[in-house]
Amino acid sequence: MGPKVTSHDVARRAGVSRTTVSMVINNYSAVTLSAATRERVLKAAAELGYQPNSAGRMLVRGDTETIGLVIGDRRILPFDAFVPHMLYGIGMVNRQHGYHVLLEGFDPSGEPASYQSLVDSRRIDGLIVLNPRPDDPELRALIDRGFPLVLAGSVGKPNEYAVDIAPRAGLTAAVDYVMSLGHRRIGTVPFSGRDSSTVDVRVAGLRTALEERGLELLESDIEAADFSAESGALAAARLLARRPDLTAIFAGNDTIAIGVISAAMRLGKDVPNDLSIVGFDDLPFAAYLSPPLTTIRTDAFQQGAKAAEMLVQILKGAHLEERHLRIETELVVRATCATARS
Amino acid sequence: MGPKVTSHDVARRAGVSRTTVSMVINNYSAVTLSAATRERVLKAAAELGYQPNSAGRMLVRGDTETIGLVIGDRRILPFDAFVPHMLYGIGMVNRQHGYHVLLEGFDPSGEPASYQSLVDSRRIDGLIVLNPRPDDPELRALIDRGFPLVLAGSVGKPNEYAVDIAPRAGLTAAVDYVMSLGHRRIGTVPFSGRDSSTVDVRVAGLRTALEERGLELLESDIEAADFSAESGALAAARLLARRPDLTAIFAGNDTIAIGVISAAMRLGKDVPNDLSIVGFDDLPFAAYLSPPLTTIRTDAFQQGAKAAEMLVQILKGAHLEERHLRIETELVVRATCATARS
DNA sequence: TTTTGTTACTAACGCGTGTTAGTTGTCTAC
DNA sequence: GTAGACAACTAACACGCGTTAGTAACAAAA
Repeated sequence: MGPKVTSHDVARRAGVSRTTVSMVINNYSAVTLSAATRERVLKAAAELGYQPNSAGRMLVRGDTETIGLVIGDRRILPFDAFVPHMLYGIGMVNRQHGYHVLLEGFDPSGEPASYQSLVDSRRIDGLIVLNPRPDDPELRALIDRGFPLVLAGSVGKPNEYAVDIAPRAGLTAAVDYVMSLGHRRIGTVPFSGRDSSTVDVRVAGLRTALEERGLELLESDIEAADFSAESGALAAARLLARRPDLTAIFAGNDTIAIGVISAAMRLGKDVPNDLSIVGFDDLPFAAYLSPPLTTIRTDAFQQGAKAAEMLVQILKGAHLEERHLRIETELVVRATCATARS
Repeated sequence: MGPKVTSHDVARRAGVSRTTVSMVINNYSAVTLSAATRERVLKAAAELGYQPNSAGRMLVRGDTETIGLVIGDRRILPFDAFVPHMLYGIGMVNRQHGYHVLLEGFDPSGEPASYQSLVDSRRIDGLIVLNPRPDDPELRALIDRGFPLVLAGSVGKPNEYAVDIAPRAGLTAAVDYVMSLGHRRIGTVPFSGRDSSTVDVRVAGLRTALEERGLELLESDIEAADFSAESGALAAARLLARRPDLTAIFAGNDTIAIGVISAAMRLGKDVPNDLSIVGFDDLPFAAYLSPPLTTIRTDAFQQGAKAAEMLVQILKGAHLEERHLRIETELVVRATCATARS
């Protein structure tokens, strides 16, 4: 490990004061410096490999150039391939704006992460929360305190900043499509219930779409999974045991859809001829499954990127007229839906 | 945003000096404090919601309680479901030891991330590098400088700390198994070439296993993909166009395997009866694909967790006798391999 | 000559913390 | 009755930085 080099070292080498070094490094404009000194300082800094100490800088400036990223339910990370896309979008945008990303939310206890200490220790300037839980009091308090915070999802507060997925367009298109194939007995395997807001919105959206077309979504039509293919398979097995008459199933996401297809096949049902399946997300692998998955497309990368951009705007002090952004959805027809048998 | 509360505020409220507050907060043992004052300070701190300012603490202590996490090739994040498992393992262990995780490696330019500024700005105490590139000079320099750094993978330096996957056991078992089914013309779709060390090790392992059993792995048997299912499908299509005689294909990972299966089916080949497929990773969804994927199991969570533990040990100043840890692999037989047709 | 202004720089403060060296008061030892 | 030990605390420094207020030199104007 090289010896740590401070602005003092640079100053000595360039034959100027530490103040001058700081001004050169930060392009301080209120004071004029000669081009010669400026160049001398830059040269000395480069030669020594000077990099301003972040702690010193944070202390005096009061910000950290870092945003926190909290994952509401930690289990979602390894099991749902959706998250990495969001991470990617968030990371890209932050990088572009010079922000670092502090990844949190791995509390082994499974408790909702404690944002408070993270915020109060002033380790981050702002926060993005993935899959926020509407009933999380700490989170709601943080929003009310006005801490710069953007939700990827929603907790239903009017003063929240949020980038959410609008499932309506995709769901109504999917319901139209499935019904046009003759299906009338339609069930769903959403992902697990009370933790997250995303769930209820999707189930509610499906229910609305069905009701608008004269169908009901009964409690017996619903069997929740968590995020994994395994849980999707188990939930589908339970659902189909109870309701063998179902001819189409909407899965909560593409990973669950894999499980649902697997369960159907184990029951001797052919997909799509005995059972039609609609996924949600359109992850990159969806087109390559067997059969290729008909699914509702969202854009996780966009959701992450927009959330990050929103947060950056807030941190810059910009006034945002729209506190809520919505990512639209659309139906992608592939091969997991077929004409309903009579 | 609440007013920031400092140790000075706590001191005033408790009627003691700031020094005393600091000592109570940090359980300083070299000086004795009365139980009464200690309690008074703790009470005051709790009432004010005091949380030590991290920048002040970093500055005086010289460490950050943060480790950096760099992803060698950023594209791997959204496309390979392997990474989130590692992230999860890394996050869990770091959390347990009180470390934060700074996620880097999103440079939009696609250039290898610049660790240097991250390290020199003293923003992190240590570093974990995912999918390191053996030809990355900056990385090699950092290792030689003795910066606390653990690779998830390897760059082949004797002084590197690394947690790597040992594909040998799994690959030899898989080759034995596939050959026992009568296959002799075996190809592979590894993931992309020169970027990462993991690749070469896997291809080399496959080659060795084949040669030990009297088979060769020719250049014409190999067609690389990147991380995605799409690229797997494209590569497999190219491979099968050139070598329609192949009866078995080893995929570089499970996601690629999905693409390979898809490509085979589009060519009218039945999996497994016309073409046998072996994946790599055994991601949670592998068992639920159609057909369920025969694959070589690794443990991404373990790899991440071990790497994090190793780094924590190094940061604690512990002497490690083993600089290299290996995650063993094993064959998981499911349904994508069948007896070779004559 | 004095005033005013401009250019090019620097001394010194404060951000909030951990720790060393030191102070004050009380209690024991001979 | 003095010396020494100990308990309980605190003043003051340093960490590395950004920035405000100020200085010195010199030119132009009065």
